[in-house]
Amino acid sequence: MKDKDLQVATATPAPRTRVQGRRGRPPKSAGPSGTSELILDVAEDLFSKHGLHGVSIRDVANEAGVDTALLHYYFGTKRGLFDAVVKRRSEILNIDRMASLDAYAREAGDQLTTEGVIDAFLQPLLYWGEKGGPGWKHYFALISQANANPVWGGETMARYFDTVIHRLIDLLKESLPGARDEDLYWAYHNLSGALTLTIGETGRLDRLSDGLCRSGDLKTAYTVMTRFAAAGFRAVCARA
Amino acid sequence: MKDKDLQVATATPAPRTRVQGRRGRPPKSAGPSGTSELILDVAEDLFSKHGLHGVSIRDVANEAGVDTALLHYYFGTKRGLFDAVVKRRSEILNIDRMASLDAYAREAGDQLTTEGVIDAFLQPLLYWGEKGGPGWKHYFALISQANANPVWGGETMARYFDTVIHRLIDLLKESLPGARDEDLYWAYHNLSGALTLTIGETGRLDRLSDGLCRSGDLKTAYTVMTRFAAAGFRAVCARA
DNA sequence: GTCTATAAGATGATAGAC
DNA sequence: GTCTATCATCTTATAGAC
Repeated sequence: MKDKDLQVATATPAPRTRVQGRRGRPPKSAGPSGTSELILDVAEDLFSKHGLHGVSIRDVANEAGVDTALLHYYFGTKRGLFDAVVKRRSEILNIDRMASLDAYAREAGDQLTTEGVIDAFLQPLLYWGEKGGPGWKHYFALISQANANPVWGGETMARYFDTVIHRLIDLLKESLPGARDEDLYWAYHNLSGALTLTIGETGRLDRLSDGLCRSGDLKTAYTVMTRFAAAGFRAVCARA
Repeated sequence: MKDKDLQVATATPAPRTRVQGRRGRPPKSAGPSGTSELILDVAEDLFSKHGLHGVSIRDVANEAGVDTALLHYYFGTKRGLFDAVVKRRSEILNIDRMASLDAYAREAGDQLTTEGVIDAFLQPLLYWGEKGGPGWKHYFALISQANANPVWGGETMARYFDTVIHRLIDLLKESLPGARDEDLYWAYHNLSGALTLTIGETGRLDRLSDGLCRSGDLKTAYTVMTRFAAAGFRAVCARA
C-alpha cells in the first residue's frame, strides 16, 4: 500500500433513521469519540480500498498518526481490527433494517406489496449511503467486497446479515402467494447481487455509460433496483 | 497465506463453444501445455481465493513446485503474473460472447426478444462454468472479486469487457423499443450485479437457504437470472 | 493510553551458476 | 529454462518505559 489517495475519514454525525432512534454508546454528539474510533475510521477507509491483505497495520497507524503498538493495544491483531471495522456499523444497520421491515409490515397489514417490502428493506441502506458521510461509504464498499470473497465472505455475511434477510424473504413470500421457497431464494440471489454492486459505488457504471449514469446517484440506483427486482421476483415466482 | 485448502488446478481440455471454434496457441491437446501454464493455473487458484495481496509469489512457486525466480523469469513482477492470469481467459470469453450475440442477432433478425438477447449473452458463461473445469471456476471467482474492487476493479473490467457489454446493450435496446439509454444502463447494472454474484459461487446462497439452493447449480442460476433480468429490464425501460 | 525499541520472520526481486 | 543464493526491505507482534 503505497498509494496516497486517502483523505481522512471524518466521523458520522450519528443521525437517526426514519424508523426509530438508536442507543448503544453514550451519544458523544459528533467527531471520532476517541482514538480507537479514529483508528477504526482510517482502517475502514484503507481496508475498503485495498482489502485485508493490501493494508498493513503500519499503513493504518501512519495515516491515523499513532504508533502500531496502539492498534495492538486496542484490537489485538490485525484481523481483530478488521473484524471490529465490519462489526461496528453492521450492528446499526441490522437494527435499522429490521425496524424498517417491521414498520412496513405493521403499516401495510395484509396489503403487502413486493415493491413495498423491497423498498422497506433498502431504505436504511439508501439513508446511510446518502447521509452517513464517507465512513459509511467506506463501510459499504468493504461489505461489497467481503460478499464477493469465496473463502471467508460467505461466512462473514451469514453471521452478520442472515437474520434480517430471512425476515425479508418471509415478507416477500407473503406478498407473492404461492411462491416456492427455491424461487424466492434464487430471486433474492439476483437482488443481492445488484445490491452488492450498488453499495460498492465502484464507478464502473460511470465509465460504461460514458457519464450518463453515476454510481454515486444512490437515489436513482435504489429506485431502479426496487422496480427491477419487484418485476424479477414476480416473473420468477409466478411459474405455476 | 497459510491455508492449505488447495487442490492443484488441473488444466482445461480446451473445448469449443457451441458458437465457433478458436485458435491462438498451437492446440497441444490437453494438460498444462508447459510450466508457465501450470504457474498460471496455480496462481489463478490462489488469487481467486485470497486476492492479489493475499498471495505471495512464494506461495505460488511452492504450490507449483518451482522456484520463485522462475515466476519472475516468465512474468516479470507479481502484478505481471496477476495480469497474465486475468488476460488469459478473458480473451477467450470475449470472442465467445461476441460470437454468441452476433449469432443470435443474425438468427433472430427483427424478432429479437429481451430473453433471447440475455440468454445469448449468458450462454458462454454457463458453458465454461459447467464444462471448463476448476480453472475456469477459479477465473470466474477472480473476476467476481475484481468487479467489486473500487480501486483497480473498475478500470480492469472496463478494459476487458466494455466492448461486448456495449454490444449487449445495443441489442437489448432493439428488443425494447423506446427505451431510454439511462434506463438501459441502470437495468444492466442490476443484471451485472446478479451475474457477478453468480459466477463467484461463494456458497452464500447455500447457507442462506439451508441447502435448498446451491451456488454451484449454474443451470438453475442462469435460467432464473434470464427470467428475472428480462422482467426487470421491461419494468425499468417501460416508463413512458 | 501512548510511545520506543526490537525481535523474528516473510516478502519481492535480482545475479549468476548450470 | 530452471535452480541456488542472497539482499534489502517490510511485516506482525511484543516487552517495557513513561
